Amino acid sequence: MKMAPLHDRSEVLAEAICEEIVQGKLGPGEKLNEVALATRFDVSRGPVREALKRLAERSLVTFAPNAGARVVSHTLDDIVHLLDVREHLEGAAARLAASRMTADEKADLRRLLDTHALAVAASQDGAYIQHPDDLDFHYVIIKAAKNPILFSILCDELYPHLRIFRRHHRYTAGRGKRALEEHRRILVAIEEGDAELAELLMRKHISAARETLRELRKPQEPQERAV
Amino acid sequence: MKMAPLHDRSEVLAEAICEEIVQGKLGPGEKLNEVALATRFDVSRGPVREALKRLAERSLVTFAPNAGARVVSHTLDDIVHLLDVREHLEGAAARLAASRMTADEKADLRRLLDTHALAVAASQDGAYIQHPDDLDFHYVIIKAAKNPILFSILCDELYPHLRIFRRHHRYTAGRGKRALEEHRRILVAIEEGDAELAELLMRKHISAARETLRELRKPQEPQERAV
DNA sequence: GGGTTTTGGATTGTCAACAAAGATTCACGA
DNA sequence: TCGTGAATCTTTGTTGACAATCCAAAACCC
Repeated sequence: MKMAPLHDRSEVLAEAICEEIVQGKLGPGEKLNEVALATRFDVSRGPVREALKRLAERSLVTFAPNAGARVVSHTLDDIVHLLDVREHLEGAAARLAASRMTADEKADLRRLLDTHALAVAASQDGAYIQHPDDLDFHYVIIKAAKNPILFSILCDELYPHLRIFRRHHRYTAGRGKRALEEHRRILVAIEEGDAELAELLMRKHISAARETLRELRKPQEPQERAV
Repeated sequence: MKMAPLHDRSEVLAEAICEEIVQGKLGPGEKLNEVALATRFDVSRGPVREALKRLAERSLVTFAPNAGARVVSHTLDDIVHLLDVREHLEGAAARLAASRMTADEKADLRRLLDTHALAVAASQDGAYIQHPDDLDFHYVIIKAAKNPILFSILCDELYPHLRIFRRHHRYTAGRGKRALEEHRRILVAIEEGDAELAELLMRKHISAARETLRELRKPQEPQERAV
């Protein structure tokens, strides 16, 4: 397939713009002016357009005819759909990781989780989810699955949307310690090489996150998220 | 997210080129000359480049620095990885479809399967897989899952690769009648609204296809697929 | 004659300019 | 005062042209 490390200019640009979107420098629905981006990155409009088309293919920006590109804006339903997909894909990752991780990789993952435990203990409100470290745990497992397609879909396509949403709708029903405990159990299953159980636990883990999010849909009305 | 029906020129171009790749008019590894494509589609190089960048984002073409774009070329391992992902995603689709399909949709699916049964009976060698109708069954289920992200990943991203591979490595270990029977069982599970079973059967169905493919990896050497 | 260098052609990556469509502003009138 | 419409201004979509790079064939040397 391909794995060329960012030799293409439009690819670098796309990555940079994506990063700004994820970090919130470019808010949901915000207009993406081509000349502005071009001058800011010190290139012409050509490469910028190519980068924006790339991002459009990842659904990170949307094009309106003769109105250019805007940053994507998510509804709660979008994210519920996304978590439905993520549940199954990360289940796949956990399953594969359980049967493919080396002893060293397992040790690394355990150490990572230990540092997370300290971090959670340190923070009084037990905030864990939405911390970059939360995604780290999942990231390591996905990488350990050693499936480039799976990695690409989860980390390159889905995660940016999740991070955008987290940033702009500080969700996370404070289920910090709970999440950590679930991670712990997943780790054990992986360490024991129990692929079936690892998948099951991972799915329940993400499913739980989705359901807490889904709860938010009932009380508050359709979403007041504007353009 | 977005669902604008192909108003963008580069999107139309990308779709057209994708179609030619899937249909084999553009073979794996083939060079994609920008001016040639531009003159052929009667546009300038700009939109063509944008379309190619889009396709690169879908891994349908690969860019080499200063050497332009080539049609993707798959190894057998690539497709095994892809089927690993597909197993889980179509499992998700079957699960969701089982709980979301309407009575009408179920009736349509049953009718579709009946026509497939006739087609398989008609062909002496029982060829079914690799027939476009095979994907139709899956396509209907995926659409019935009513999850746009799931649909996009499966139908827009993954299926083209599968179809390319099928065309150029006429695989399919002639498991036609078997596949049809598996489809039948999935249908029943969906009709009964048994989401759990539907997912399980779908996963086994795709898993079986993957394993027959994996068998091919042992006897013949690394793959003689040239550039 | 075989291998190497060089030269020419072709192709990519990038840019600046043009036309069309959209958005904005300002004047005008009810 | 508020809505309406025309004119300007901005931005997009597209095109053609330029420099740099790569590929191939011819010329050259040993």
